[in-house]
Amino acid sequence: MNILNKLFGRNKVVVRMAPSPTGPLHVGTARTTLFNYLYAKKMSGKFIMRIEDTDKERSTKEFEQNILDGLDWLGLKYDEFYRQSERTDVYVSYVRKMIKEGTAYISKETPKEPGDRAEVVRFKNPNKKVIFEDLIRDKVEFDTTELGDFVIAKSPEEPLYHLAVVVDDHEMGVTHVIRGEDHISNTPRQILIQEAIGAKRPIYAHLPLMLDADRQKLSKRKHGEAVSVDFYKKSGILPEALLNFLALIGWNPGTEQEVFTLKELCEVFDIKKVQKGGAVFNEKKLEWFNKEHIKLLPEEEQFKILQKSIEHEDYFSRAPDLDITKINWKTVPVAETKMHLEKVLMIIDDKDQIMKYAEEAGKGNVLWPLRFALSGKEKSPDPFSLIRIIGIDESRRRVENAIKLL
RNA sequence: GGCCCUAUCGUCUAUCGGUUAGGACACAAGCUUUUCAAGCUUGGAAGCAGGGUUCGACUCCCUGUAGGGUCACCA
Repeated sequence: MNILNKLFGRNKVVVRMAPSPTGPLHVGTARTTLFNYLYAKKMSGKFIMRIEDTDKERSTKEFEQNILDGLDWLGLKYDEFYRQSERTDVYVSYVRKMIKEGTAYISKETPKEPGDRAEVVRFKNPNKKVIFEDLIRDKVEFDTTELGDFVIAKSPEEPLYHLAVVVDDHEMGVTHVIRGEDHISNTPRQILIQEAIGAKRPIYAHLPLMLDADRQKLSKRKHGEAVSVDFYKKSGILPEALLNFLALIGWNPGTEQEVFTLKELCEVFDIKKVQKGGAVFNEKKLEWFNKEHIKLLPEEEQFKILQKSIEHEDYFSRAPDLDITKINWKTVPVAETKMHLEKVLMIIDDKDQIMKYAEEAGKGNVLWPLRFALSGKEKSPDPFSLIRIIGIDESRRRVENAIKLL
């Protein structure tokens, strides 16, 4: 029975992500997309991308592209793609049908704001209790009476969010709606519309929200750039690190493993383990995930990242943190350190020779002052990476300078 | 304010009635003759409050409190 259903695709999980292109890709949108993606992969289901651009005033092609590019950068691939602005005919037919059947009606209005219509399409609210099962929160109950006859279309040709969502989810065979908790109060409305058009109710899962340090919803208004995926991309965060971080905020596998690749996440993901309460977005932890993921990269890739980050923060233009003469070499006299640097200066363009010399003279005695002479920092990348990044000439100049100071 | 959701270290979390309440990030201290923005060791740090239920509650129930979300002719 179950196998038959699977064979005919009737039991197949279908999820969807429905971003609205009214701004650049938000980290919250990225996280919701990730959870949908993980659930689809885990269940061998289908993942639909649907651009919700019914609001012509606020939606732009640029934002749509930004969202799609960001998701592509993260490696979150979808199986099907739709754009609501291209599906108006479908919605119109449903609105007409609803009006005809009496589940919706054209209502005369007194416009309250500029742009308001004198006539809109309202849903005929049956005023009942709606109880739905949520994968994350169990039973949720609403009395829809207080919703009134809400507006579902500005006119039969201009559908609004709730109508479009329900029609699309129905027509596209969406089985699971995984979205942010901010949509939880939209759910009863949408269930009412489903019942009016005879659509099957999908299974809901409302994800906890990501909060800022003040425990407020992460908003663009308050945090600007820092809520966009682009911001982290520009800051040198690896896509896999962002994904890993986003997955582990509000969810965990129940084991003590924290570092995961996307592929690994797909395997261990369990929506039942998603947290109920909102969680604070912790940049420090993101940076830690980034470090962990950098370690997983081939050496050459790691070097490129190092190089980029050093150039990015203008590392060498800042004053040295420490004076080389202030280093306490404990057992190594200054004169000896000076001698090591002078020796290294002659072979500075030959890593193997420096290594050979360092091994003879004691790695720490040679490499530590060399690294310090090059960076001027108490903590820095290793000397060979530094030489590669700043070049032989600049390295020579820095070592000469250090010798002079000693 | 109405409705809805939530409640373990500063933060992310484990625990599914019996634990010295575990881990990670961050922080502090220490170690390291050392390719150190690293690593290692150690440390401080938590069950919102009050009632039940129970031999026994962080865990189940109720109330309170706190926080959040949402209340468009946006999505």
